[in-house]
Amino acid sequence: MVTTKDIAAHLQLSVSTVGRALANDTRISEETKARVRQAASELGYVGNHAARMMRGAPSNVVGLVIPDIRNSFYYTIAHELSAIMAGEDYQLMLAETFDDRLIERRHLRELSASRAAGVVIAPTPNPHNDSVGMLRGMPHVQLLRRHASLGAQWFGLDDQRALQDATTHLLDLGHTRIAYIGAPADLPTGRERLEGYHQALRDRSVPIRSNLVELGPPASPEHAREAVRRLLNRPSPPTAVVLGSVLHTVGVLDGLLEMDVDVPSELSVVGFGDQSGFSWWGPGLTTISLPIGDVATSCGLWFIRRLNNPPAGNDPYESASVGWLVPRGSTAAPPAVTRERSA
Amino acid sequence: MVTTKDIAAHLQLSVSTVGRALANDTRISEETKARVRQAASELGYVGNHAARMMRGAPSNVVGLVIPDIRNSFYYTIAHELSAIMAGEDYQLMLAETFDDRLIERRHLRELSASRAAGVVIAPTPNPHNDSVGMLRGMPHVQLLRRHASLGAQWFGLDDQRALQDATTHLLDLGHTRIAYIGAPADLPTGRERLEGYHQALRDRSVPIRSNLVELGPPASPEHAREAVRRLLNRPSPPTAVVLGSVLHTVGVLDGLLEMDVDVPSELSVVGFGDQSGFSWWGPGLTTISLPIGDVATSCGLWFIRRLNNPPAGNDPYESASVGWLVPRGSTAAPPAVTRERSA
DNA sequence: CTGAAAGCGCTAACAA
DNA sequence: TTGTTAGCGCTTTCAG
Repeated sequence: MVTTKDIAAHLQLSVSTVGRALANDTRISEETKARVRQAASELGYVGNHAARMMRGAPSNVVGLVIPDIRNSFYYTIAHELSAIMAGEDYQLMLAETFDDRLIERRHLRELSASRAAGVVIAPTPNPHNDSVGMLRGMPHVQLLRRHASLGAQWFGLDDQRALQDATTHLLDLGHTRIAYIGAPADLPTGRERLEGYHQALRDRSVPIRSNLVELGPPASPEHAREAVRRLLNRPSPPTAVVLGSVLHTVGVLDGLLEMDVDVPSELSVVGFGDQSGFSWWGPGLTTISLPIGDVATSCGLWFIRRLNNPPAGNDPYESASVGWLVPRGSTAAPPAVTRERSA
Repeated sequence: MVTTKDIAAHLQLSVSTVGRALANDTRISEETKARVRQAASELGYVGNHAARMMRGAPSNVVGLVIPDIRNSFYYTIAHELSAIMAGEDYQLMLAETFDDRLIERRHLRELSASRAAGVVIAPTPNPHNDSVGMLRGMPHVQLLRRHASLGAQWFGLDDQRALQDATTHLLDLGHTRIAYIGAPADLPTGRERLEGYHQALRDRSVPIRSNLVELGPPASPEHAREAVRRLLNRPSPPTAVVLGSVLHTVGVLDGLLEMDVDVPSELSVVGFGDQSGFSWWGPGLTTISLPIGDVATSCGLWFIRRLNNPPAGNDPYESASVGWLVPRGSTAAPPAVTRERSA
């Protein structure tokens, strides 16, 4: 690897002159600058980040710590952040946790060891204590998911409201036996969404039946596929189901197709999030569309600004974006029989 | 930030002893090691990568340079690589190019400056000369797309065969007016796929009509949506269309739904790649399923091994994985009228 | 078993 | 306008 020293030797100059020329220092003559630049490009010189960092130069690496990049939420986020970062000369380090706190810790160690400028994180359900400690040492912001222990800077969704709106839509259509498939309550977002579902039912004085609630790992479409099967095999099955995670939505859609369930006449469905393909499914999936791209963009811009001029304090900042219902064909009034029974 | 010096001061030891203790050097007494480790953990010491690299330690960063992470091909790749890398203590640096060679060059500069251990790249149509130069200085492997100038290490698909099989499937059903929507031939994969389409037609002595071919940017579903509209508005429209890129497939599916085309009775469709949602579309999309995950895994494993024990030479290595046709409902024999006309 | 010192590539303070 | 020198945090001789 060619260094400033090599260029200096090549040009019979001192390393400092070369360094200054490359940094475009005013004290260096235009002529020397030209010669240095020429030599640098000829020899294929590329500055050494590690060395610069040792001199106190700020890192330009931002870590993105997420559960799984294959989830449409997260690849959308990765894309938006990557675009913003690139524009500001930051690099994105991708770190998938698969919701394993030990993997999460390993990634944070790595980021800490490379003195990353900052970290954008969608934390695992229960981050390790070490992780909390390391994040204290790095500027960071939470995305979608949040944990009180990880600080008060967060960009995400109004999860409660999303599920509340979804459930209310079904109530408005006359459903009362509404099932919920989503993430468990140990996940902050899982708790919020479940609460939204409950709140909507309470608001209409519809009894909450715990046997209509199926919770499972948010990264597992399989769980949702089995869950919907179980629900429909119950003695008194639900007339509608509302979903609380993208991958669960995918699983349910696959499951319903497999079981040949007629939607919406046999069952109404409201999905979570909107991604390519949801509109193609059966009669079109009614779903809560969520502005993930916008959340990521706001988060990225806010974070960059913070990195570029670090604030004195560490003021809390929270932003919850709201989704909206996209009505398509998968929801309708419940079948008459059931309506009578529940009446 | 706490350094080995801090630990040394804290423990009244020399930096070298601390360094050795942390490196688990045999010459250090177990007792001292314990004390050092204790102090390190108490003070929250995290080793400094930059400093280590200056001492010649190898980087553990691998760059992943791809057009757009939102493409299912690329997020699948990112996921597989990330999983493999994490297991081997490498970190993945995500770099999106949007098929812009200047952005690509910037990313490679960055990776070069941070002395990345290696680069996995799906190059832009026409990489900059600087990019070629920088890649020469870093271990690298090409993924999916390939460019002779970037070396002879490549993992990808048998693109020609994929399109040949897709087209042949339609020919077998009796179609002769088969349109193709795909990427332009300046993209290596685009050329291969177009060639596969041509080859299939030639094999059956079906004339190649250039007005049934619509080429456009592979990252643009919009292009494909418009392209299929144009094709169907032709005086003698095609009876079938075969796609040459995932995003074009998405665009065409949206377009056909919008135009309310009856598939397969009015038009047969063969997609490219298989992703969540393709099976939901209309009668189910017949498509060429491609083992992207496997390609990425092989590539990752091969590359890691190469990074861990660098080979003397730079032997060429190429691997082309083959896809397979997944027949679903979107393909059938052409309507009788057209069959007569073309006979 | 432990310490002192040098040096990786770069920048910045200090000289000239 | 250019050169000399020191030092960032760490590992690694070379000495004790």
